[in-house]
Amino acid sequence: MRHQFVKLYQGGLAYRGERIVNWDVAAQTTLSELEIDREERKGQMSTLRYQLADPATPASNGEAGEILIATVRPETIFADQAIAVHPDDERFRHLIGLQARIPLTKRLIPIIADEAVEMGFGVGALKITPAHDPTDFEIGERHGLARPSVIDLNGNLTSDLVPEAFRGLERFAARKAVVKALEAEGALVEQKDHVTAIGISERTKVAVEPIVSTQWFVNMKPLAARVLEGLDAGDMKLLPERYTKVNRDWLENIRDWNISRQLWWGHQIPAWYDEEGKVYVPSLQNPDLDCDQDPQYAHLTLRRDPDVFDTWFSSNLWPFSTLGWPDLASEDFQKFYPTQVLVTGYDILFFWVARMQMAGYAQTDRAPFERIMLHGLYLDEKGQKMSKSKGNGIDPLELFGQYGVDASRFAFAFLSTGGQDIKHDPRRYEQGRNFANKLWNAARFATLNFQKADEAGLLGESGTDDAQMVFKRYVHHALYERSDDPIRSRDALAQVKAQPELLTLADRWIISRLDAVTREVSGLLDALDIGAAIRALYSFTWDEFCDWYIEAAKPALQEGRLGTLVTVKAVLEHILKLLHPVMPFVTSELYQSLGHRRQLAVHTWPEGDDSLHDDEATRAFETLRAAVSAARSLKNELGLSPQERLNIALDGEKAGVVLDNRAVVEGIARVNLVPSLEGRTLSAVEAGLSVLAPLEGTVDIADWLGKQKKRLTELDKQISQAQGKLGNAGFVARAPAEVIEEEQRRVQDFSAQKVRLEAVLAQF
RNA sequence: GGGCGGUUAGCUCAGUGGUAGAGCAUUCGCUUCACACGCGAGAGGUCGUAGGUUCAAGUCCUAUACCGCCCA
Repeated sequence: MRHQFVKLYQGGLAYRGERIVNWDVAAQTTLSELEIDREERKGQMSTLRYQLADPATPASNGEAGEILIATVRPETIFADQAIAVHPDDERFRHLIGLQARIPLTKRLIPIIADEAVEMGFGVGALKITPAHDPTDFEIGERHGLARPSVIDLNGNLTSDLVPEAFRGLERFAARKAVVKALEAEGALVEQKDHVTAIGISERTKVAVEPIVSTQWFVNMKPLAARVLEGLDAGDMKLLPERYTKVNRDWLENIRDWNISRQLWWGHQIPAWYDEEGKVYVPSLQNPDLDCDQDPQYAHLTLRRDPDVFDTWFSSNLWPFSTLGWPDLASEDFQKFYPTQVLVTGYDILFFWVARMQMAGYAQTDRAPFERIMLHGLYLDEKGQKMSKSKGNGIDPLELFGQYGVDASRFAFAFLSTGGQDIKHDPRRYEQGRNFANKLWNAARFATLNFQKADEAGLLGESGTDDAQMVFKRYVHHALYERSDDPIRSRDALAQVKAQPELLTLADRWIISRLDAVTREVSGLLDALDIGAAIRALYSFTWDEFCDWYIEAAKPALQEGRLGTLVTVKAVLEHILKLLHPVMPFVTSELYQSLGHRRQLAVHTWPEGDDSLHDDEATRAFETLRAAVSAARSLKNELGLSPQERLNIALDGEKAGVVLDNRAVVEGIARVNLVPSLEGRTLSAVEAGLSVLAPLEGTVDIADWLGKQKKRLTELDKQISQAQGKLGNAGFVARAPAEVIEEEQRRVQDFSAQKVRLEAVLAQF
């Protein structure tokens, strides 16, 4: 911080000067623009009558010999230095350069013209009080006006300019007293309600008082310009991209930064003053040497500035002060700077991010980071910002206690999308908790099956010539804690995939899906889309791995099939690795329970492997899923309980695939596949497949027929829609070939379904 | 005044120009040998409104209404 300040000061970018600053009368300190909230408050706008020096002057916005001005702060009239009008305002043109008298004290002030005056505001003319308003301060600077103050640091009226009756009055009490006096004198023309945006101290909630004071500032324009160049050059990318404009706009309209604070805590400013008030700051060569210890100043009596730095003046050093700066040759700095990604909420884009950008270039001549990911704010259940004063905060520790840390992390991640704010929703934590539980139970299922296989002697190590020994060891490893894996799960997958005779269709399917999901998740994380990544993992783990794969694997596991044991272990371990960043605790625990001692966090991240791809298995398994769903649906229709077995028959061109894997379908859906059925049948019609069931049990035929007719209408609609597209010359000419083929496929598929459905309905 | 985001199922929200999705809630069935924090089968949206672009729009463009945020 010292180095930063010295470098800025010696480079002419930090300076001490008299400026208008925001004063917090409660905290007794200055505030930066960012520490102030704007609030709309009801107040009064007063129109005041100022007498012109020459009573014969023609009328402008009032009677002859007077000018009316509008103000929301009548108590500051004693510090007035001018009346300002817009140079183009016809009403006042003849008054520019003349003089008017402040009411009550009758002091003369000039009438000036300045573009900053809004012609439409109030009565067109404003009193200019440079010491008590930032805009007035600027106008005063342009016109060389003095800036006497009439309000002290406690917010009370003070100064010889103020009539004795008002001296010492608190600013808001003074306002009332002055208005009363103005009214008595006939200087108050009118007072009407007016809503003004006023500055409120974020911390003390007190109205900020603009005062003129000598403070330390940083000249921001050159620093901001360097960042803008960097943004142009693409040194830093913001995510979401729309914040780039916000970032730029702020930098382009930046004002000098008041960095000195009158607080007891904080880093004291390394500046000293001699008895004449001259400033001494350490040299660039030896920034750590206090000036009052510096032999070259031994002849002087130096006093250190009691003020401290604004807290962000240290925070902005974070990207490099953590890496060895100011030693730019340090190992950490060389290796890690610029950092790859900064993750933070968009609400501190100006406070922190922009200042790190400026400090980065100023101190290291480089951008501090490559990517800036701005996430949304976590809001309460009603969508309001959490704040101490509102008392609507949510204690994360309570949530952790209630749902678990992993469940909470899951909730944050699942809800995060593109920098959108997040509304608190306990249901998302329940979802996370349930998911952790699901994962736990899936792992338990796996371990139980490994144990069963071991007990059945399937994992025995006798016969070292066994070509499958490596797979046996791989599964066996899950049952005992060892320091290293005999084989990594990614290698196990690749090797077992190379021996298709070991695998079932379900195994090949889940391995192929795992590969696709691994790539998808890696890509999403690279793009910093954590929400999409966790959503993909959630649905893969629950809907595909647990609901379909584990169920489909049960028959093979009953048989003690080695390839399936390997697949279960390897896929589960992969899932644990992919989930680990979001749910570190449960995944670590489960990973260790599978025989690993090494921390999951230090494992390599799973990568895609083309050899795991299996489109044929994917398509075939989709057919099995359709068959199972259709069979279950029929059982529901027939009012059968899940454990009652139903005889079903198949129809359609994909029936063969189902028959090849009949154990899976019969096991999951609890049905018996029979070659054909006697008598009338119900059917569930799917793409390429119909599942037929005998008409028995408690089925409501009318209800079923109604549904099927609706389905038939739906099929007709789909067919005619697709045919309509194919009959459209524009579509055929311009749509991509895949899309056209897809429509053709749909026509065929729906037509085939229609034929099969009609055949079944013909029985009734 | 300027800028940004949002508006999709009852609720909270995803959605990449090509057949609208999730969790919860809801209806029906199930203690099926990992899990009732569970399993299965359902029901439920003309994607704020009005135009436009396109073979094709929840998605792109314009306007507009409402909600919210930032800056002045």
